[in-house]
Amino acid sequence: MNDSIETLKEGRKGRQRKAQRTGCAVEVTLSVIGGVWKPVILFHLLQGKLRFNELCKRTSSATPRMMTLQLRELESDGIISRTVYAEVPPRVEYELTETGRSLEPILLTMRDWGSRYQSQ
Amino acid sequence: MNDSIETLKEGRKGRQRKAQRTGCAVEVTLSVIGGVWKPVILFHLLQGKLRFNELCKRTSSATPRMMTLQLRELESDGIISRTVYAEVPPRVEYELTETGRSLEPILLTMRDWGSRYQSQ
DNA sequence: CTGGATCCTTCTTGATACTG
DNA sequence: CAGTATCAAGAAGGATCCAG
Repeated sequence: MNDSIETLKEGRKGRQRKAQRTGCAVEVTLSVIGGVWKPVILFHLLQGKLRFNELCKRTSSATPRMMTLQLRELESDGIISRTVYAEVPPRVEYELTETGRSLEPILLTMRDWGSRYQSQ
Repeated sequence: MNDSIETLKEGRKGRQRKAQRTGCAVEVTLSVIGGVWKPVILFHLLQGKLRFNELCKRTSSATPRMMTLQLRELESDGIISRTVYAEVPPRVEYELTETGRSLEPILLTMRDWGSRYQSQ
């Protein structure tokens, strides 16, 4: 009927695909923030820019490897920006872009729903 | 720092865990609707009850196996209800529960964001 | 500190065939 | 129709070591 899930799955790593001849825009959103890590990362970035290690700690102690992979994808989707400071020791800060901040309603709604669900 | 992602991951199949001593309720939500299939399934169910095969077709031609797995998890989380009609041929209908319908804001916001993102 | 590169194990998913 | 069972392939994730 459509190939949007294929697009979606490839989107989780094989980026750059457009297709989406589906009518279900939900799948588009999932292709960008889908997965278990990204929404959490983005949620923490709502508070402001954060450094790499800080993000690792806040995201349930994600391993550097996973964090790097997720951040790269988010960056290539234009959701976050990456700023490298030429210092010693190195410092890299991640920040939401304009597009990234537009996800705020989704993330906040998810947080609120989670709170309510948790307390039954 | 916390084990919420562990909880979250187990939540994707090993259900029944509470823990969540994190402050990030987003992870709670993700433990329920996380993954690539569930939000799409739920989105389609917003329109009303649907039969098994109908759901398969609408969710990017998901295989029966995947659909069964996802539906079972959603059911055990109290998000959807499953009604079996004693007929020939068999008919099973899935429907959002009260809790499930409370996800509507999230799903609609995701759809809207996807539309906007798609058109840049 | 911020990752890149590998290796290796586990989980997830698809394909296929079969049943009530 | 609405699943279930099984097998095999592939992807995802953890651990570890190394580098600018």
